[in-house]
Amino acid sequence: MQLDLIKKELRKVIHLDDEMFQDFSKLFRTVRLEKGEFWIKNGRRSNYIGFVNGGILRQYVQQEGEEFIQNFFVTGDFMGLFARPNKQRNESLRIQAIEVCELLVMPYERLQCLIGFSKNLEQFSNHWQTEKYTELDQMYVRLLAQTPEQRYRWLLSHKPEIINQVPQYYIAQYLGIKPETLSRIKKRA
Amino acid sequence: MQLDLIKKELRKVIHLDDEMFQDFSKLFRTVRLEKGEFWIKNGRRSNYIGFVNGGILRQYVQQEGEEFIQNFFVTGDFMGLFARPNKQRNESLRIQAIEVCELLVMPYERLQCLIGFSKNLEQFSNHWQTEKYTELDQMYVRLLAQTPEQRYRWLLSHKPEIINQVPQYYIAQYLGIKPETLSRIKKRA
DNA sequence: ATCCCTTTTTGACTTTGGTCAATGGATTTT
DNA sequence: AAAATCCATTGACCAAAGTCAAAAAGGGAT
Repeated sequence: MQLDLIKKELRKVIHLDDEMFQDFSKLFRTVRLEKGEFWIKNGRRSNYIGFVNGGILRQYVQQEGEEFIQNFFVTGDFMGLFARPNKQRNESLRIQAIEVCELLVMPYERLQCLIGFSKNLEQFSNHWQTEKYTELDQMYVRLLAQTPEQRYRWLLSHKPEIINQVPQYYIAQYLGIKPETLSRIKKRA
Repeated sequence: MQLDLIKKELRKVIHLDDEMFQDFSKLFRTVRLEKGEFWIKNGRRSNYIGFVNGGILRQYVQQEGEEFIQNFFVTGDFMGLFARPNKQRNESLRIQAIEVCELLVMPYERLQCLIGFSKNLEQFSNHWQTEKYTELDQMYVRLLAQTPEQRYRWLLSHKPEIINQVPQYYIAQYLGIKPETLSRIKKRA
C-alpha cells in the first residue's frame, strides 16, 4: 500500500506523528476500480469515506435520462466526509471511475469512533467538512450567477487538471450545458 | 426573551432538559433587525451563529451590479453553523432582514467552547452541519438539472411560506431568473 | 378616495443555448 | 490498412430566457 500521498494530505491539516499515522493507516483498505466501475451506485455504500490515491472520478445523478455531474474527485481528494442519513440518501447518486483508480477506504462509523479518541482527527473531520461546505457554497453561487462561458473560464484557470483529464462531454455535464455548446464556447474563447 | 421556539427546535434534534436549556439560553443575546437592516454585510460578523426567532432574511451576493440570493432564513432556522475561516470569507456576502426580525445570537467560538462540555451540543452541531450540507447539495443539483419552471414548482410545493412572504423579484433572484420571466412562468402554470 | 411609489405584468424584440443531423478526427479493433 | 467506434465540431433551425419600455395593479400615506 502506497501511503505517502495520504500522509502528506493529512499533514497539511493536522499534526500526525509516524506512530499515529501507522495506527490510522491500518484501518484503511485499498480498493482498485477499473475505468467505468462505480464506487457508489444508487446511493449505496455512501457510508464510507474514501481517499483518492490515484485516478479521477465523477459524482453525478441521473434525471429524466440525462446525467448531471456534481463534482469530480482527483488524486489527493477525500470523498464522503459527511454522514449521510439513510432517510435522505439520494437514490440516483453515483460515483464512477473515469479512469483506473486506487482508493483508500474506511467505514464512516470507524472514523467517527476514532474521532472519539483523537482530538487531531476531530480537527481533521471539522476542517474538511467546513472545506467541502465552503467549496459547494461557492460552486452554487457560480452556477447561480455566472454564464456557462464564465464557468468554463473559471474551470480552466482553477482546475486545469480536470479539463486535461476528462472528456469534454463530462465537462459539459459539469457546467450544466450541452457538449455542442461547450464546443462553441471554446471556439469563441 | 421569548424562548419557546428555539427550545422546541433544539428538542427536535437533541435531548435537553430544562436546566441545561436555562444555562444554554443565558449565552444568547437578542438582536432586533428592522426591515432592510443587515445581519452580515461584506462578510463581516460571520463568526456568529444565529437563530431566527421571528421574521425572514435573505442571504445574497452582489456580482457585477446584480444580486443573487443563495438562501432564505425563516422563523425557526439556524444561521452560520459552519466556522468560516477568514481567508476564504466572501467579501460580498450579505444577510439582510426582508421584514422586521428577531434573532438570538451567540459567537461561534462560544458554541465551540460549549460543545467541548456537552456531547449533546456536539450532536446538535453535527446534525445541523450535515443537514445544511445536504440541503445545499440538493439545491445544487436542482439548479444544475432543472428548468426555472421546475425550480419554481419545487419552491411552491416545498417552501410555500417563502413564496407568500417574499416579493417576487427576490424569488426570481433566488431561482436565478429575471422577474419578468417569473411572471410569465406563473401565467403558464 | 386620491396621490405617490413600488412591484408586477405585458408586449416587441434580441440573445443565448438547445436540438438534430451531418461531418471530421482520432483511436481502437479486426 | 481498413473498418468501426467514439467523440468533437459545425451548420441550420428552434425554443427559452433576457432586455427594454410601457402599462397595470397594489399598498401606504395623506
